[in-house]
Amino acid sequence: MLSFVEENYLKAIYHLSEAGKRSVNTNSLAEEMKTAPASVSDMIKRLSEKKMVDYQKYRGVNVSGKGKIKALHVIRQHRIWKVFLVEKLNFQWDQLDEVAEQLEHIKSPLLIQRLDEFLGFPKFDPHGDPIPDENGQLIEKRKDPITQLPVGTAGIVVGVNGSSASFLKYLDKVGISIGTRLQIVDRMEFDGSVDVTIDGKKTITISPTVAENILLSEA
Amino acid sequence: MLSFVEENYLKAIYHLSEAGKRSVNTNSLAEEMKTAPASVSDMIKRLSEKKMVDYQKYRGVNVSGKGKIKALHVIRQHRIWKVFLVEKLNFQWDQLDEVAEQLEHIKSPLLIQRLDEFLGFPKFDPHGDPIPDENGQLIEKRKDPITQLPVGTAGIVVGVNGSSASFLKYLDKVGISIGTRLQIVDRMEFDGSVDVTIDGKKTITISPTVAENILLSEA
DNA sequence: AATTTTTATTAGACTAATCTAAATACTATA
DNA sequence: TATAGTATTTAGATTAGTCTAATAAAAATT
Repeated sequence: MLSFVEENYLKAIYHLSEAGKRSVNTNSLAEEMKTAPASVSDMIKRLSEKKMVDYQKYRGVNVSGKGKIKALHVIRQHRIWKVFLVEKLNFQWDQLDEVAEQLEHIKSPLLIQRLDEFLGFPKFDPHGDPIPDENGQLIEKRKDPITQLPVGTAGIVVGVNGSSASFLKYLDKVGISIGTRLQIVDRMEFDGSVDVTIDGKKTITISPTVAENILLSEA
Repeated sequence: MLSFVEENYLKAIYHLSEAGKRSVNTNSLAEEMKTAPASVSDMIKRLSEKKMVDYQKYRGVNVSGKGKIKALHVIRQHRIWKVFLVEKLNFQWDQLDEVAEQLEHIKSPLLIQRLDEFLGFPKFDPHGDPIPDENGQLIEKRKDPITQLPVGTAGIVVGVNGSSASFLKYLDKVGISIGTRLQIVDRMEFDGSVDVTIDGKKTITISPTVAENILLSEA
């Protein structure tokens, strides 16, 4: 049985390694966990003894097979709770993570199974990130930033890059959220600004920075 | 900010003192917390420094004003989560406590406020225990065990004493739960067994022990 | 009232998770 | 390739929460 803290380290290692592809160095993990590099070394040693990570001194760390499953398990719970918070309790995007980071550590397979069922077995969380299944399988969905799609393309907003509170608030204000249908109607040559029609109703202009951070699925 | 463990001690002290009426001795608290008496002494000292309990060496301990509010806060969250688990996720009575004891410690006023609203501001949990309001106010409801009510009385099941898994399972099996309407139709002189009609449909005989542990409200 | 029994507290040690400061290994550059 | 610089690990200390064993206080019993 892992502690909350160990689960959080595992999740951070998994994320920073881009789903286990590369190995993570101590300093970036320390920054992510808001802790001292020395603490990271200590913790990695413990996780290594528990066979949750692959680790060689001075060589960085990565999740092991067991560790990856555990990490995906926590991520699954995190994302399912987010769906609940948004769909049932009307949480705003910027209020989600603080609470979901507590709820994700509740240990009860029955709870998460029933919650999943109650929510209709969602496949994506409110930020458009896919929800791993009970076995840790991830169904990746193609997602492209608006900047990389040609004029004329229509799609559903399935996610955003980054999650700064101010960005999420901006999206809320202009009426863009997960599930919103957008059509790219024009792109200015000079700066890359894009005109998009929101749900077929109003058309607004978004900056290239915003366009880069809104992900559309090819629907 | 109190830790999970501190919150659990506070809750236990509150319960054992019968809502702050008498003071609690170290051994019973140790038993309740499944820990050594020495650990209890240590913890009480800490809680006392934080002004959450009133404590004099060798004289027992009790919740302070601050501590009582904190305890009721945790109890409120516990009971609201139980309502959620039963009403939305179809949990059985005997699966409730393990999960609710984790969920009760989630720190988010917004979460519990929204959850309360989502559930329609319930006043009682699935065991019939009253839910304190945000200020820690408890609306106590008269509850009498079946053994203490005369033949002919009808009422709603609003609670049960004790919560052994086997007892709760028995109740489930015979079709008794919170909200069930019972009428006392007969009481055997020789052993105190009671015949009760369940929701006006079938009549069953229950043992005096069972009768003593089912609480009816005078509805 | 003195003594025994019970109950409660302290003393000292242990683990998990953290820290700062010091030491060590790796990397890059001259 | 020697050295300067950066990244990482170890050493040693700290805090929360726990334990066992020893001590002290209170309660009960003779």
